[in-house]
Amino acid sequence: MIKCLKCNRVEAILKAGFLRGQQRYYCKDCSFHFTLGGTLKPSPTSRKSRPTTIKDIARALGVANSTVSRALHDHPDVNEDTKKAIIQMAQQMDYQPNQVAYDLVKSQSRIIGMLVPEFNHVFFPTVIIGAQEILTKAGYRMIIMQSNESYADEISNTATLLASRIDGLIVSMTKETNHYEHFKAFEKREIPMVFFNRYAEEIMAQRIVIDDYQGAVAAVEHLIGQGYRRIAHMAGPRNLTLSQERLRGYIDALSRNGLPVLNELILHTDLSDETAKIYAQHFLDMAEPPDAIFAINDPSAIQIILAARAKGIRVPAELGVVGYSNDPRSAYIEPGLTTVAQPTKEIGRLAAKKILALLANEASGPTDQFVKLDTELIVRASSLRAQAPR
Amino acid sequence: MIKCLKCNRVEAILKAGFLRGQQRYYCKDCSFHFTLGGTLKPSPTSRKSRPTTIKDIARALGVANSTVSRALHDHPDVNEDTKKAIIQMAQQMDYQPNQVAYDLVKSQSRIIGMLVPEFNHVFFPTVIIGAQEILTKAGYRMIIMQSNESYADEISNTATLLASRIDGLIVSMTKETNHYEHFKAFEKREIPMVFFNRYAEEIMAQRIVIDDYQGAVAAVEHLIGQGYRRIAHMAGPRNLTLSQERLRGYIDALSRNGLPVLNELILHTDLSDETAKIYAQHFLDMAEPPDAIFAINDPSAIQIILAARAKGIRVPAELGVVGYSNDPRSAYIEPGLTTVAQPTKEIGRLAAKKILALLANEASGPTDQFVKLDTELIVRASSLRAQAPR
DNA sequence: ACTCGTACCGCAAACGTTTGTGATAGAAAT
DNA sequence: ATTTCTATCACAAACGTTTGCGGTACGAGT
Repeated sequence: MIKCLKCNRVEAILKAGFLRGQQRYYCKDCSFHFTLGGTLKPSPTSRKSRPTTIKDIARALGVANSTVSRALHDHPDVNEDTKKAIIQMAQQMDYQPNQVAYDLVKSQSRIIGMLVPEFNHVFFPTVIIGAQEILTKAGYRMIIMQSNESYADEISNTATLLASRIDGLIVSMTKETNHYEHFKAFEKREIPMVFFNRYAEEIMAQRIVIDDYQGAVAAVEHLIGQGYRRIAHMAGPRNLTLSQERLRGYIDALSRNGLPVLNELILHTDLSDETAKIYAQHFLDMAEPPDAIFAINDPSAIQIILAARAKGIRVPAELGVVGYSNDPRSAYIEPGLTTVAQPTKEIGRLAAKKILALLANEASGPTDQFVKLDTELIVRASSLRAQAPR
Repeated sequence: MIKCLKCNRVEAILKAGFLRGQQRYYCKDCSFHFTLGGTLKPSPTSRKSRPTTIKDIARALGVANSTVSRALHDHPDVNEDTKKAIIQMAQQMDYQPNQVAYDLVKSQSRIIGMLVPEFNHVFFPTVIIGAQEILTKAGYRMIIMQSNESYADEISNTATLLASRIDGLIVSMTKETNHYEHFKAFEKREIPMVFFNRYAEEIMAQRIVIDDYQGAVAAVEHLIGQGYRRIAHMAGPRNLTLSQERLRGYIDALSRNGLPVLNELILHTDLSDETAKIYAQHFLDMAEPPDAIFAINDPSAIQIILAARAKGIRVPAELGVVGYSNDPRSAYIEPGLTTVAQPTKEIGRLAAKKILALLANEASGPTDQFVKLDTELIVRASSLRAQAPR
């Protein structure tokens, strides 16, 4: 509630820049400029110790800024003695280079943006670790943002990253994302992008994906090998490529082995635990229930196991369960969950390396390469009917 | 291997700045400046579309930079019509403000640094989520770095953050960290710091900690209430305050209930799974083994349960186990692990709020406040001897 | 006709770097 | 003695903003 000092109204008060650190206001009604707090600050006593700059060093030694800059970069055009003096003075004055100024003149940031849907599970943090491992070694910093699986958040985050003048972007899209204009802005600026796991066909960019098809085939064929015949699939959201690929692997594995593909045994979840639980119960309540379920991810698979346990259905004897993504919980639940492990950290490393490569030689052939990483089936008790007591 | 174009030697070649984008070299032997690649680049054809600036808009409309800047900030000193024209032109030219330039003139960054020991477990990512929730809402970005529990990495990371001119720092120290000079640099620059979980007494900063003492007391008294009498403690590294506090809680809970504190029942781990496993076996192999173990964290507690299972020792009938930190696995292991839950996300939120508060009013009393957050004991099967079959 | 207030806009400095080019001196070469 | 070279440094522009202040033009008041 700011009142105009002239007309005492509060309606039409606008901020109008700063005057010596004081917020300046402007009343639209009476057209009056003013600042709050009466007198201006008389240069505050708590003089925040300004970090020393190159100019300070130059002034202290009576040389030019350029000489200092060159000396600190070990440029040959400066005398060894003055170089020594400058470096010593820099240490003495506790000089820290201002990255912001450097970035401005270089019109770069040495920052790589990383945009992921969420932080809650293990997958994305692990990818981040892998990327950070490579990028920090190469002298890059990272700004990590999460879109909370929200399209709107993704838009605002990309805007922030664009304003931050990031040098590259590593991104996994929201499950809501259907339009890609916000990514085209990076394309236009020729900012290298690497998509992982979830990607847009429309965007020219590097793509790193897990071979979801192969992983799904391996999972389902494992179930078939264990003697399961009526295998259901708790699939993921339709718009995600990974869902489509895993579904395709499920279908192909079935038909390749002479088993029918039944629509009633395929349900698409939104990846939430609640829906997974409801769908699990639906499967188990069917007149002719499945004898195995291949789930889109481990959290869903865990919900299935819990639902089965609640109903007194024995896993794996009466119901085989296979998950996806090797959640750390999957090793500790009873029974241990068979799952498809993804080379998570490797994704991050690879994405970082690709970004660095793109940054190094800008004119490197087609920029929309496609890399598929193999998965590994980790077999635990939840799918081992062969050895389990009937 | 760069050869001097004059004397053909390779020994004394130094880099000497750039000439029109070409790396320029300098031979110390023959004192010769040269560039590689013969002719200079004739202004590359792949003209990278430079992002449009305020100047571009100004030139396009024949107004001054300042007018554009003011118009985009809705400053009252610019006519509504020109304001409209400028905003429209900005959209048309796809203008994105350059955050780097803004930061330079404001001598700020609107970046909060976050430095955590690791990313692997759930704790730190969850804290980050909480902090990000608050900070992004306030228009701040975050640079997140991990020190990998390495003191050397912590040093280099703080240097990077300092050069990045972060406005504030949220940090949890390495378990190796014993010297704090690298944090004093922030103190000197008056960059607000918030330590969480692990902190340094020597540094003037806000501190947010879990009330580890209270959590430990609750855990151990719960065990005593369940009839356990010979309660061991798998403690953490000695230099961490949280280890000391939990140990203190363990000791006080014992003596307050008239139970002896036995040194042989206290072992300090380094928080690794391997050590936890070894120590767990040591406890169980004792001539007079403990009937309960209070572990410094859930991963260690899980190792204890696994070791007991391997030895055929029944939990909780023969051995009670309580962990700390409510790892997601703890709910899924058999038996469910009793644990002390920490308000993880709340730590992040609180840290972010404190940073913002410090940023808002710089002269806010003592800057080394201390906040303790309460824990919550989550009781699961691993400690319920009362109801369990003997 | 004169002053005065004001709406509007431009000028220019500043933030802290980097870097091409110009300037100076002394030394070496002619 | 004159030229040429070169080691060493300073000058100044540039990166893209923000912002205090000076200026113009126009309307209102005297």
